[in-house]
Amino acid sequence: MSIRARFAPSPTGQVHIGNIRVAIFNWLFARHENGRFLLRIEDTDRERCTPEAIATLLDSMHWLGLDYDEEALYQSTQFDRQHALAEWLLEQGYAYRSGEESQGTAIVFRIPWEARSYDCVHYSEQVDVQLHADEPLVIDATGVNYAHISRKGKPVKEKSCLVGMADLAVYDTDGGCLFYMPDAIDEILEGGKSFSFDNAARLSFSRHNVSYNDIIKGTLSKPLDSLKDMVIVRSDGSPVFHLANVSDDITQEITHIIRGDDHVENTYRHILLYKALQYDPPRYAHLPMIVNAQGKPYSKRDGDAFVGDFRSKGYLPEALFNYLSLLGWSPGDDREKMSRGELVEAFTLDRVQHTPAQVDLRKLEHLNGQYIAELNVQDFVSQAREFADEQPWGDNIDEKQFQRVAELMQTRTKKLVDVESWAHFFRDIPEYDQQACRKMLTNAETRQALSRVREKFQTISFEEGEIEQAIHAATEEVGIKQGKLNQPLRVAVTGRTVGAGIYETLAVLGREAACRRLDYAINNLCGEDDDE
RNA sequence: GACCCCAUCGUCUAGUGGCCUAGGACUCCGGGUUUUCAUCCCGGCAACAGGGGUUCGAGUCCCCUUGGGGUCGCCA
Repeated sequence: MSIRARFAPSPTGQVHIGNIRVAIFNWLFARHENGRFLLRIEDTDRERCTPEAIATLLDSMHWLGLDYDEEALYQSTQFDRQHALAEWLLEQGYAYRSGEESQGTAIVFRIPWEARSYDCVHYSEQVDVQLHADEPLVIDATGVNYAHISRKGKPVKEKSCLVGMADLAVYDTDGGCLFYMPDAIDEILEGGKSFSFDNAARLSFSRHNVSYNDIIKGTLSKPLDSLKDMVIVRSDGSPVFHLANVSDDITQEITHIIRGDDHVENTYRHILLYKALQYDPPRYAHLPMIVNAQGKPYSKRDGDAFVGDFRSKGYLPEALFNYLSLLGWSPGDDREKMSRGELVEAFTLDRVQHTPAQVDLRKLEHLNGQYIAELNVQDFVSQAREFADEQPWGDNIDEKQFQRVAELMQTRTKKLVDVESWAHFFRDIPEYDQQACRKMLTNAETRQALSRVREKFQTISFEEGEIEQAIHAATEEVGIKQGKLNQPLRVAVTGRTVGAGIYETLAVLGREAACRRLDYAINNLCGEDDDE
C-alpha cells in the first residue's frame, strides 16, 4: 500500500516554526517514499480559525514549497462522520454517556474491555497498591477510583479504566477479599452498578501494557491502568480532538502519522480508539521538539517564532526549508547545504534525532547568505527591490541605479532586510556616523586631500579606474600615504566606515552625488581638531 | 509529584564495540586575498554529563546518579 502522510494544523493566524517543521518532515517523508502528502485543516475553533488564518497558513506552505496532494480536508466538514463513529461506539458499548442529563451529556470512550486480547497489549507484571485510608475506593462503569500513599504519607488520587485492572482484587486490612472484578464486571458494565469501599487497604491486579513501535523512538509502552476513559464528544455536542483526529485520519486513509513529541502520550489512546473502531492503527513517528535560543520551549513571546517573521526579515524559503530540515535530522554525511531534491532523496525517519534541537539564528543566517549569494542577479535585484519598497527612501529611485547597487551588495547581504543599510546610496545626503566623522575627517591634511579629490572629480570621466587614479593623485599631492584616504573618503561620501569598495561605490553614486556629498562633508564635517 | 523519553564541542550534528589522537558546520580567534566591510582560502580554540559494571577493547552495551524534555483537560 502506498504511503499517506499528512499535516494537520489548526490555523490560528500565524504559522509556528515548530509546526511548519513538522510539515516539512511529513512532506520530505512522503516525497521520499513516493507517497502522498495531505493537508487537513483542523478548523473547529471558530474563534481563532478565521478565513484570514487559513489564508496565512496556505500562503506559508506555498511560500516554502510544501505542495500537497488531493484536496485539503477541512475538519469542520467532518462532524457527521465523527458523530457517526461516536454513535457507533455507543451502540457497541465502547462508549457511554456521562454527566447531568440537564446539562447535556458528554460521550466517553471506554477503553475496551477486550483490550487485553489486542496484539498491542501485553501482560507486564503483578501489581500491589497500598491504599490511603482517607479516600474511599470507588468502582463503577467509568473506572476505578482510588488513592495510593505518597512518600510523605499523603493520599494521591488515581483513576484507571476498568480493563486496566481487569482481574482486580481488593483486600481489607485483615487480608479479606472485598471485591473481585471478574465477578462484578457484568453488573458494572450492563447494570451500571457501582461499588464503594471505605475499608479497602490494598489493590492487586495484573498489569498490562499498551505498546507500539515508534519509527523514531522505538518501542514505547504504557500501563493500561494508567489510562483513563476519555471524553470524545463534549456535552455541547462538539467532537474532542482525539475523536476528530482519529476519525479524520481514518477518512484520509493516513498510513503514517508524523507529529511532535507532545503527542506521544495520546498515541496509546488513539491506538485503542482505532482498535475499537475496527481499524488498523497507522504507523507513528514522534519528532523531538525544537527550542528557542535560550534552550527553552518556544513561546509566543519569543519573536522569530513564526514563519512570517522569517519571511519578513528576508530569509529565503529554500534556506529556511534547508535549515529546518537539518534541525533534528541529518543526512548522515557532511552535507548541510542541500537542495530540495537532495533532501528528498536523503530523508529517512530513522535518522531523526531523539533530542530537542535548539534553533541557532546565526547558522540560519549563514545558510541564508549562501543562498542569497547564489541567486542570479536578476532574482536578487527583484527580491531586494521588494524590501527596498518598505524603506523610506525606496519610492522614487532609479531602477538602473538600484540594480548596480544590488550587484555591489549581493555578497554582503545575509538577509534581504539588510537592504535597509543601502540607504546611503539613495538619499541626497547620507546619515553620518558622528564618531566616524570625528575619527576620519577632522584632520587638516584629510580635508585638503578631499578638496583635491573633489576638484579632480569635476574633470575626470567618472569611472572606477579614473576615480582610483584621481584619488591616488590627490594623496600624492598632499603627501598622504597611498590608501590612507580611502576610509575618510568613504565616510565623507557614505557616512559610514563599512560598505562595498569605495571606487565602485563612487562610480555607482555618480559624479553629481559624489561631489554634493564631498561638498557637504568638507563644509560641515571637516572642522579642524577643535572639538571644544 | 507520578509516568514516559532523552543525553557527543556554546549551537546543529557524524559516530550503530576496534577505522576516534572523536570528524564536519555555525559562532569566536588568528592568518592570506582585498582600498574598508563582506565573499573566498588557510589555521586555531572547543565535546563523549558523572560514577559503576560487561568486554581483550566502550562515545558506542547494561545499571545508578545528575541534567534536560514530554504528558498528566468536556485544549489541540
